[in-house]
Amino acid sequence: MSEISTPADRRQRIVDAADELFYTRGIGQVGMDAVRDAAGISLRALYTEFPSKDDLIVAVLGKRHTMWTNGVTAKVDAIAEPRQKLLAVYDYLADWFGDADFRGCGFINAFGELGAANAQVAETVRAHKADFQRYVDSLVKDAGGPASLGPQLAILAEGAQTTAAIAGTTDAARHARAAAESLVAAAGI
Amino acid sequence: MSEISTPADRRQRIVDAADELFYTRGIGQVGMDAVRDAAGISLRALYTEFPSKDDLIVAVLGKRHTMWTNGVTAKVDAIAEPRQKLLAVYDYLADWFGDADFRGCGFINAFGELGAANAQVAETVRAHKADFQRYVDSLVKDAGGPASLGPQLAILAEGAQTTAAIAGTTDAARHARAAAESLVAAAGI
DNA sequence: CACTTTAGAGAACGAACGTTCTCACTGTCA
DNA sequence: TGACAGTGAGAACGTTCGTTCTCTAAAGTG
Repeated sequence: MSEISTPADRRQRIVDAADELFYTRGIGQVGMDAVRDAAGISLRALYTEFPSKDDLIVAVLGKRHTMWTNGVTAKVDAIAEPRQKLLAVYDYLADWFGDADFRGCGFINAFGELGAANAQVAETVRAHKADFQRYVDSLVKDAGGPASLGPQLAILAEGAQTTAAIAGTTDAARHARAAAESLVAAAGI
Repeated sequence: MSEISTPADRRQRIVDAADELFYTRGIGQVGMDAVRDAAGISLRALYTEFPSKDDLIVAVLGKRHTMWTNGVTAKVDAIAEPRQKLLAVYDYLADWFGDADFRGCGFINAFGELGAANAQVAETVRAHKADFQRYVDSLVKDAGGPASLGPQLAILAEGAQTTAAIAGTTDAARHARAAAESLVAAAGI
């Protein structure tokens, strides 16, 4: 019954703490000291797990990718009808936008802040968005929709995220869903 | 025929130089020294025009707002038919995405980087997006479309900007335009 | 010509930050 | 027990950055 955490636990705790700080304040506004304090570890342990802040940033984006993927997938999987699965994506967004600390897409934020200065961040963000695009494309295909529909639905999701973040309201999820319904209907599925 | 610039010229030169640096590198990655060098002035003159970096940031966003507004308006005004005016917005985006140094919407980038830390930046970004939304709403109204169409078209424009920036291609403008055509058609205008 | 004002060039300052180092302490194993 | 590896706490280091200050020379003014 030791209270000493395993290395994996510790790593996770660091990533969780850094994620919250990076997301709510912006990456550049968070020093490694703040991450240390929030994770409740020593600076030495922090640098043992992540040799540089860049490594930590990439790990945080990796966690965000997993959470996003799991969240969207869960919402979509709960629906049976292929056409409704497409719209479930926007229901996930609506839930998310309602979070008290919602501040937009962490990937878009990271890209805007560091994309030009940090190639690894830029590539991680690109990979995340490409993955989501492939996922939407697969849902469209399953629903029997045309390939052109996938990018349109993904653009709606992206736009909803930035709009909701900046406006500070959840309306964008509703509007994006309504638009998606029109596009799906227009595609004849 | 003095070569000495007027105060207004100097101010503009500073804003132009800072805008390019902020946009291409990210605001936090640009020091006041770099702005001084790029503008070809003294640090004293820089701080005389803008007492703090925050003031300069807000001025840069103001310039971006003017350029965006002028660019969109010019593209829309060149079209006569109200329904086609709605789609001209995406043609403007297509032109812009083709710029060699395109790196997404400067407002979205600034919001992601500084929105949580700098209330003035957050408010400036919000005002810019709200202004664009009102503009789109007015175009929709002129075209006889339903009020619900405005937010949908704006979300497409937002999504196209982030998608184009991250993917590094101009495809998003085409996809957003196609989606907009569907939505306009579905609205019966 | 003196005297004041202004402005350029850049050194300097103080804070913040990423990263490393020191030191004391704890547990381990011979 | 005693040498030793590992770790926490945080001081320290080197750099960057926003901002201010100094010094100097030029320009305006009586």
